[in-house]
Amino acid sequence: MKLQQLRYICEVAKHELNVSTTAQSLFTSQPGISKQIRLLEDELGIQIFARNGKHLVSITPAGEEVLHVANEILHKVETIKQISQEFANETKGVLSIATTHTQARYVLPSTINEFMRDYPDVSLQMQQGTPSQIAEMAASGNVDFAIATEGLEHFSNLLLMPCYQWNRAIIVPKDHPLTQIDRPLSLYELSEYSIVTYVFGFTGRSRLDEAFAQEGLTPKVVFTAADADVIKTYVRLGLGVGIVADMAHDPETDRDLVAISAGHLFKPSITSIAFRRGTFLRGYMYRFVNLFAPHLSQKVISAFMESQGRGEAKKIFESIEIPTL
Amino acid sequence: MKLQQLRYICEVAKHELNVSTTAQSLFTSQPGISKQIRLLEDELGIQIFARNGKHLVSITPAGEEVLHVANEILHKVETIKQISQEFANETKGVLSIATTHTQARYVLPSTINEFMRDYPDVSLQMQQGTPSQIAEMAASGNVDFAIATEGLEHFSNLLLMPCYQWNRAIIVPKDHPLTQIDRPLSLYELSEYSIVTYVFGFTGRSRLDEAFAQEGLTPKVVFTAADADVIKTYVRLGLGVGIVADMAHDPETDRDLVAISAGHLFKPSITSIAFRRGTFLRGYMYRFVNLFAPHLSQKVISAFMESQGRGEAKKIFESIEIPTL
DNA sequence: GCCGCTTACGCCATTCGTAAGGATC
DNA sequence: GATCCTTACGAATGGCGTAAGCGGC
Repeated sequence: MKLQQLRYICEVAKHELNVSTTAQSLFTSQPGISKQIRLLEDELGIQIFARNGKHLVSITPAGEEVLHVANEILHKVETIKQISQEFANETKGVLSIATTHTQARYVLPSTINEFMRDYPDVSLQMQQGTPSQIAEMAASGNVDFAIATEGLEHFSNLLLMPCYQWNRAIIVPKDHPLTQIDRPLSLYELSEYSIVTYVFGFTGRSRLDEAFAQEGLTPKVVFTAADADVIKTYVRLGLGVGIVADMAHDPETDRDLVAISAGHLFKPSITSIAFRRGTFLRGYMYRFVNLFAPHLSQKVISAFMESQGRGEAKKIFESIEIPTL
Repeated sequence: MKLQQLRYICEVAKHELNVSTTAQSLFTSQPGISKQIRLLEDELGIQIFARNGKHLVSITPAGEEVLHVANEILHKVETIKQISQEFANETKGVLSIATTHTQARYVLPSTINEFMRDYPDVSLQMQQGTPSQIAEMAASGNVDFAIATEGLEHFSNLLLMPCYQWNRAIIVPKDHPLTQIDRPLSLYELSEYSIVTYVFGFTGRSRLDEAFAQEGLTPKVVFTAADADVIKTYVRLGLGVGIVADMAHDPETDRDLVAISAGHLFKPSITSIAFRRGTFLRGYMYRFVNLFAPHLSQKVISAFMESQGRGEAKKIFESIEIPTL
């Protein structure tokens, strides 16, 4: 058994059992992969892939199990490389994170700025996507961290740590009637207006729907977008009242808009950071998380990893207050 | 990085950093190992072993971490082989267990007899040793299971499942004065006699010491042995009163001896079966455990493995009654 | 007829064993 | 001086790429 053979079967499984495209993506020849897979199957005495004639058509039950363990092995091989890099030069390396627009645009800049000052030799790679794309990237090991408010809970091989909680703000143009009201708004009043907010699955959108539903109200959502910049643009056009994460209102650049606190109307949302179970975290990765969420010290993170995110894990976070941004 | 390179560094670490003896044990040449280790170190950019001149003198901190992960990888490679064998032929394979004399001689025969009838193509290999040797063998993956009453708790990478509980019996020759007493014995009465029993660390010996200590008594232990057969031999010689596991009294072969129940004097001991964390158990392995401890069904064992032996694990066994032999 | 896997064959890289060299205890 | 690791070199193995073959869709 060779590591390459394991790599080949895993890659073929990832490429929908198409050996040719797998060969291209690995920059090698198709017969080479075919042969190695055969050799592995012969050595193990089982079929990993079921064949119809000369086509691979499915993964056998035995193959499923072997592939699962093979993926773990390859993951651990990466871990060894990470460990080596850490000891070879603890200030040099790559940090890749996947996140949503909201985090990338409004929350992460200060963290990343400070991080890059501390670690000039770490190359930072940021990917953007939908929460489920982000989660997928972290779960498959394509990125080190996923940061988002929704959609990370459903991946069983992700470890999830709460970072901060935040409330919503209502965004309107300066001359909007809502700016005249001096008391806290009610959901009913809000439901009278056309609303511009996030699309479903983004930046705590579900919390918003929950709140209206609980009051028996149906908000007039006339326009949705995946990010607050787009939402604000349409608020400026007078399309409706914007409801966004409060950190998305920038007093500097948004002077023509007024933000009205909506913390009393909607439950706060919690933004979390996630990483793949069993991953070796480099020193600067701990530092990055710590910069982003000061309560997540290396000690807390290590304790959390030890607990495997099970039972005791929840206790760790119960005893720590999650800061509000 | 190659699997062999990982194998080499792990084996060298196991052989006290002596590359020559490692080469002999692996039936290969010493320069080959040396070179592969160098190549791996060069590829990773770190030293795994610290050298003094040309001698390997210690494992570097980086090496410690790499070795740990490398061992996990090799373990998973074995897992893949096990899985393959299971699917290739579920009735054929090897089952290796390590246990103490008491289990091997008095408890396991019936289990093994039945097992070998069910699985004639499984080669059964039994090792005997002290509890700590047994635990070590299971922890390092040299055997599939360790079965013992003591000494298995201290290995963090062993998963431990209780199998049955048992009491002690007092063994005396037929004409011994104790056979005349018609009521339950007291510890005080027992402490008047010379005692022959297990050496420390064997077959629940600690329970025995505890009981005497709690009453403020000091038993006159004149002779200790690692197994009941030796103990009974010396009881026959009149050296003293034997205290052994009650299953060690065989009415057939021990007709010249009388067993007096001592369940009221000492707390029962629990015999457990242990296996290495993360090991793939073959179908017949589940069956073996089940034959040995009927309450440990495949379902229960799987649930226990899932829980990783943490928190929830204890709940599993709290809800199951452990049978008394 | 095109796509996709397999077989065949030749080249190159890697590994392994033997033998010699040098350092340490 | 004995032990032990390193370097050097030659033989054998094995992986990889190109080209041809063949079975599905």
